[in-house]
Amino acid sequence: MAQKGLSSAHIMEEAVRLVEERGYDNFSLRELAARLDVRPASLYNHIDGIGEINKAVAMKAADMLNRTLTEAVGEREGDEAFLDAARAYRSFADGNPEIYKALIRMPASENEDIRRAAFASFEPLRAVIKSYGAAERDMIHFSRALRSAMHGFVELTSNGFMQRDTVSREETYEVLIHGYLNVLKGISGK
Amino acid sequence: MAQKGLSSAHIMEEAVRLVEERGYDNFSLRELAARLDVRPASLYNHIDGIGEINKAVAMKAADMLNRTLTEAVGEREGDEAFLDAARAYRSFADGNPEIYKALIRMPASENEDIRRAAFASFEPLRAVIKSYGAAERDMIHFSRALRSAMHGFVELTSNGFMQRDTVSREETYEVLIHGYLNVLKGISGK
DNA sequence: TGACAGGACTAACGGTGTTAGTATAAAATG
DNA sequence: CATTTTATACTAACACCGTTAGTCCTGTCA
Repeated sequence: MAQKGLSSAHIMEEAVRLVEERGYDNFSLRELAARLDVRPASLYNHIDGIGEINKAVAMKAADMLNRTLTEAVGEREGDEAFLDAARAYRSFADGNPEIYKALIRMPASENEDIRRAAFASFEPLRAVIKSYGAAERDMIHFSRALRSAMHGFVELTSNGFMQRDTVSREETYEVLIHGYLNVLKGISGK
Repeated sequence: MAQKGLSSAHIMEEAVRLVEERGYDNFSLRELAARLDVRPASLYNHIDGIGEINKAVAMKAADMLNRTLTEAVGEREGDEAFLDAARAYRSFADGNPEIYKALIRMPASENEDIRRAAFASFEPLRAVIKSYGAAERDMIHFSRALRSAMHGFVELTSNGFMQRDTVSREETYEVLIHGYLNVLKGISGK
């Protein structure tokens, strides 16, 4: 029994599925191995350890986010492109909460690949922002602030915060992104 | 050996210290027990399990955040109170990252105590916002958006994101909170 | 055909939270 | 004061976790 067609790519693929299914915090190498019909130790012939899997899932998340934003923007520019991309960001994070978590939790601090991928994942939205023509410094501040707000909103709501008031969270998100759109128009001289 | 003066409160106290010291993700009951000079199993005479500890740490975090914001605001109202509170929020999260993490990670979804405590922790800043006199609905949206942005900024930066551009993150945070202040003035008719 | 290398295996280590059962000291009751 | 009860510590064990060392089989290549 010395061949099962196992490969690093195949492992990562199944890992992504397992993370989303069982949750980022409940993911285990043992369960992953079981799914691949293999003993846990056998995984180590193809990967270095669980850290490599976490990184791969995070990279996959960045790629998925990038595609989501790209598709939301399409060939467009302007307000509707901006708003749709912002909605798509939230929709992606809400629809794939565990994969999204994998991206956020992965400490980019010590990992240039992740840093680059995370930066790149936001690029489609950044392009829309750029097209408004604000000064670069303002654009960077704005883009960081927007990303903060969107991520913060997504994480707080998904963790059950912001539900004490009866006011709809969907409405808050709309107000939030329209607010940012106004600011964007402001810093680019309308 | 049937008495060591152990108590639930004492356990939680040491747990808070241990979480901040070793990190939220590296915290373990066994190490906590060792610190208290007790066998792990003995903890179960005073607590239900690690979940109760996580909750207690989160509650403590909410309380600390509340005190921090209260102190930052003081008896004041207006722009400086707003800005200082927003700065204090970030400073608290940056200075106590693991305790802060405990608050955010604790799923408020299934825990009314946490939901209330988290809501209350933000109250000092909410009071400052209220004093600007905007309509309640607008105020709620604004307060949620601000909280999202502050939390998102803190978490993203602490995880090593937003460091691809050379633009200072401190400056971004200042731009961010001044931006929100402008919006706040806008919705309250200056 | 024989050697080699890759990829699977078993067994084990030290870590985690948790439970069951036991002993003992303190507190409560007669 | 003596006895019973209760509280709190203990040991031992279970089931999980990631990971490593050592082994064996099998497909490939000289």
